Amino acid sequence: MAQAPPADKRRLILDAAIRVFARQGFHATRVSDIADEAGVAYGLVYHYFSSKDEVLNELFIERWSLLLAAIEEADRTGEDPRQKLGAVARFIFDSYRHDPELMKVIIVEVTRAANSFGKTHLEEIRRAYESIAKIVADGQASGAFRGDVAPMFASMSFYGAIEQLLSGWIFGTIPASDTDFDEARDLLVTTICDGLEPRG
Amino acid sequence: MAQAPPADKRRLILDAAIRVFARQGFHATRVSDIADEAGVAYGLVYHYFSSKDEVLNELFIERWSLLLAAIEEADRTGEDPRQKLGAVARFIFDSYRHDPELMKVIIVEVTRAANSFGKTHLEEIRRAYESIAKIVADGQASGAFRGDVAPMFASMSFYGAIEQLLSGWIFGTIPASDTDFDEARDLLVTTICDGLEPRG
DNA sequence: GGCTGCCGATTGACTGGTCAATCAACGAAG
DNA sequence: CTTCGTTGATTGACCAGTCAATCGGCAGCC
Repeated sequence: MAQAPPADKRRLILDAAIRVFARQGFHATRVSDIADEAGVAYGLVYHYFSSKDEVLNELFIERWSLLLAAIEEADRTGEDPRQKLGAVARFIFDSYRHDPELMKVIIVEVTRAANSFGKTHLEEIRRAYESIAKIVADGQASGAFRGDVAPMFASMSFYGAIEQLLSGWIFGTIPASDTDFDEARDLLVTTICDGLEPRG
Repeated sequence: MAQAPPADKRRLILDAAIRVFARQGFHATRVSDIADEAGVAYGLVYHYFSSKDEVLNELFIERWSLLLAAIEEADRTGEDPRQKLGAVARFIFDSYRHDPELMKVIIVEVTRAANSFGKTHLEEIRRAYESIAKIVADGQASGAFRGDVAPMFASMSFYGAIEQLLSGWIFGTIPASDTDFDEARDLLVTTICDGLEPRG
């Protein structure tokens, strides 16, 4: 019944899709590639998903909702804006460390593909920018950040910088090591927050 | 007819391609769309270009070499790192202002599409990052910038922030106005350079 | 236990449509 | 008559999505 985990094929297909999308990119993967990778018949993919697009949709929504939640959480529990932004960055970097293939797919095929796939999700993506902007705005209101930077600009610069670093690792532009990892995150947050401090 | 300027069909096709790629994205445009937009027969595209890919290649290389030159130029003529980075940012922002469609194509289809098309040009793209990193490294050597940030990190964060802002305008995440434009560039450079200053 | 009928899960051959690339032909200029 | 820019119909490959057929578990019944 619903209890016994009957080797959840649906999940199997999603996980296979992550691997194949990460390896070949969404456009270059055939539905049969996903099925093969999952060790499942071609048609079964269509039993669980209405289209190839929907597979990617599902992967994105699943992950992005976690990010949105993490930002809200950081905003709620952080003590100052610097700490809040640090928590946001940590979540994103950790997501990459935990499942680089999934993050690669999300970034390359959705977040940075605003022309094709990202278009469908522009709203959710913008929501993340806006939540980060809110953290910045609150920081300005409390005097922790200078007031002459539009929060949305700061937010997008912040997120853009993070994503660019991740892309650097993903595509080998930057060599990756675990030390670099935490250190990079720290430097990024420090540098940007310093830049956002009131002019002295 | 109108032979005076030899009605350069090749250029005509390239310019048409910019418009169509910007409107529909590379994958969604058929070669016939380019031909139609250029008011030219389908086959002529293949007279001037060996493939659809090559059209995009040409557009990218044409523009990216200008960027590389502009960075070198900024490095050579700028007085301090802040001014140099400002000149780099100005060139990129001005490129967008001057031909938003071309920049949209370059960013969306090449620069941020490292999985598909960008792969071919990873080397040229990296070269830009490295030139910017050199500016940062020199700034550190002269004491203008703090020394504990890897130049490549700073470079990619800087470029990533710029590209994210441009993407925001391109896709309407951020409302665009000409004032915002120069101001945004200025704030971005200021904020990041402040963040890169030696800790005081 | 053994039998039957049902239903959702699973299979993969097949179809319909799309599109990049080819190529034979045309006509204007020299 | 040759050259070459130009034309657009045709070809050939590819692939998403369909669907008819099969499998397997289980409920009810004897």
